[in-house]
Amino acid sequence: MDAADAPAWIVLGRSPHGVTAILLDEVAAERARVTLTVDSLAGWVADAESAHAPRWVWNDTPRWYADLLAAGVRVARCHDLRLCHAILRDSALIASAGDLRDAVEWDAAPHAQEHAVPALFELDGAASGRLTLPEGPEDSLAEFARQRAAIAGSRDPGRLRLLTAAESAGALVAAEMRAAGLPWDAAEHDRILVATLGERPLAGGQPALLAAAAARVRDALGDPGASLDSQPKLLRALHRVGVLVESTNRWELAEQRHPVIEPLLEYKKLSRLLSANGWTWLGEWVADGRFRPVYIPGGVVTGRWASSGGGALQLPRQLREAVRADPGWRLVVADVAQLEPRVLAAMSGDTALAAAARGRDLYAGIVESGAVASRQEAKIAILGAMYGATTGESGRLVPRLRRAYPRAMGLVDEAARTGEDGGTVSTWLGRTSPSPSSDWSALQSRATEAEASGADETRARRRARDRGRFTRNFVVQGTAAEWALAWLADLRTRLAGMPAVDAAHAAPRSGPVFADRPHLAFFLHDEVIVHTPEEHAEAAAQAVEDAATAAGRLLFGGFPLDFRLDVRIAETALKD
DNA sequence: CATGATAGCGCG
DNA sequence: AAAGCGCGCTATCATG
Repeated sequence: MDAADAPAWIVLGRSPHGVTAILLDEVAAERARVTLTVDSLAGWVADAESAHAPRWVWNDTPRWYADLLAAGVRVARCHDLRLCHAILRDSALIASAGDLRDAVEWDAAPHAQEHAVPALFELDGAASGRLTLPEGPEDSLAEFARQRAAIAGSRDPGRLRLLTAAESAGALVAAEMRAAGLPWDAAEHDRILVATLGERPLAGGQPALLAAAAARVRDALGDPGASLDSQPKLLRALHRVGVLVESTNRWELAEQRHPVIEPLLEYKKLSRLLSANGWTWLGEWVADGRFRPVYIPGGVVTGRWASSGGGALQLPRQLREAVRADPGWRLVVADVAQLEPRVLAAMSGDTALAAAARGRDLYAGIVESGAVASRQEAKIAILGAMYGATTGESGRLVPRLRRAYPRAMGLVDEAARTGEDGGTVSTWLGRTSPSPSSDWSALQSRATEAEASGADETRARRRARDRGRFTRNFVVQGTAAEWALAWLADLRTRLAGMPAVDAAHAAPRSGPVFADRPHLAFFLHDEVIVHTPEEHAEAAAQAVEDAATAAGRLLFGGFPLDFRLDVRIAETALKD
């Protein structure tokens, strides 16, 4: 290929004898085809990447990229057909998504191929179509053409190009973070467990401190055989000693005054640590000094990531000290302050809320504006506004925010109304909420019929409000997820451009691509952890800041708002 | 014995 | 002290 023919896009697909690569120019016209063996793929991709830096088009990022990364090959950009299909199929910015909706074979669930059942048990074609993603080069080429046409013909191609690029970049980040892993100090984890629970029991028993808490609970219950792990039995035991709670959840128990409460809360806390993140978890999920969870980009309806296995997005703060940089390396731990209200200010163009947020803690700014009296009130009011609280202190405070920030509150109130009426809402870049279920719609129309009972109407009204709270939150949570994707994507590029360290200072457990340079190691909605050689830690921290600024500009242009970060360079991820 | 629903709790 | 959104995971218990 000479320079004039440099491919802008390369579509990869499985063919009978290996892999076919289809080279497309800037307007996606086909220029060439190359047939590769599976063994030669990684080398060919590496050469094409360094020569042309094309955008790689493939059906499913983990399916292709995990092997490339293992072979030491990284790519800069891709277009993930599965993820982009899901966005474009539903986006309200696209007037005629008919052919995308018809291409139901692209609706396959994430990583469905891993769970695919043998053909023997498949009942019909429709069932199998939902289980496996198309793999052939022609399939991907055709889907890519549908998606490009849908974007080009949409009401806002610019936003959808941004969104599909950001979603695809997120898919690359997710695969890369799994490959690199989160540095995890198993010995420190064990120390935390021993200090909290007692020594690990050899066979079957409970660790000493957990057993001691259980004994104190049984003593306070006056029942040596009381079962503490069965909710119904525990509830009955509590009733027998006069603790008249309706559930055994922590908040309700904490309201009670009885000698059993303190040890019971302690028991629950320890028991949770043991079952969720105890030695079993450690043995199953941490290997060679790394925790390697499966991230699922786009796994939440709002566009947030989900995870599968290991509970990657629920790591208890208690265990943060076990997240520890390799020797000679550091962690850059960064989280965004009040991401969602800042995003709300920007997307609604609410300059008053943006002014309250600029250069400081957003809640402090709201207090200064006089809308509420304390930081705590500001926080409760803002969360209530974004989640749709109607009762309690939160519900009481929201009207004050409506007066102070009518544009921001108007945006979420309008999203709630649309949802209650059965409509759909969209994020800033055009990800659109699902339509109501047929059950929901049937319930609403039944309630308007002449013979509807009062109970029908009450139930319909309640379900309508439930949906209103969902759509109210969708626009904010979803746009915050878009900001976070832009942040991640920009940061990833900045880190990739930083100089490598020599082999003596490398961290080989991070795998061939990441052993010698700063890399993303963890992401959780509004927080990132970068694992970096010590000599690049300051630069990596600056990159995290610069990427946040760039993400704000990319989404909201010159709107006068900053996205403030709390950034620390440390050996562990421990907070405060 | 396997599967699904529920309670509870971890994270943002 | 707790309610308003989004999740995943474990343990228990009812049902097939």
